Amino acid sequence: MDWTNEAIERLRALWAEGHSTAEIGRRMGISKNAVVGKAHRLSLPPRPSPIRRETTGEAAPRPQPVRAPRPAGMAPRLTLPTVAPPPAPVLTPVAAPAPVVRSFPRFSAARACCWPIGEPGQPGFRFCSADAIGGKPYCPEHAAVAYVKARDRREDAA
DNA sequence: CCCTGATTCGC
DNA sequence: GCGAATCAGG
Repeated sequence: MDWTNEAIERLRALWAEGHSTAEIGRRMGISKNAVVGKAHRLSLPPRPSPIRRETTGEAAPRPQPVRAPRPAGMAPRLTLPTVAPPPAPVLTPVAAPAPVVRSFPRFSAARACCWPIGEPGQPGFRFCSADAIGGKPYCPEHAAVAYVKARDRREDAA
């Protein structure tokens, strides 16, 4: 590859536009290695790399998969698909203790609404237990509030 | 197996 | 300086 000023500029432009190295390579008719190599040499702003490579073949001291304590206020897991967390503090984002499903009677009421009522751990806490519908874990009323679009709860991370 | 980007190293 | 080979994660 003849790295003329034009070529370099083009590389810079495409790189800045956020194309993948392979894509840039395709557009310029060179390999992605050439692209990434040159980009690296030019000290172009690195993309978020999918990996973390060992700097040298030297000691990779990572035998301890230490679980860094997540900053307070940061949601831990919330892998719920489109389900909005119920109002009850059962799904408190910070601690995320045993989810609602636990401690719910698995027999006798296979389709009872498991919407939490009251404060977990406090006397009187119970689940709705009305008839759940459509394979959902909630009764119609609670399903209505549980399965909300869940589009909010974003952009607060920044 | 496809993708990604990063680093290495012979040229 | 160059970039294929290789690595390493998704």
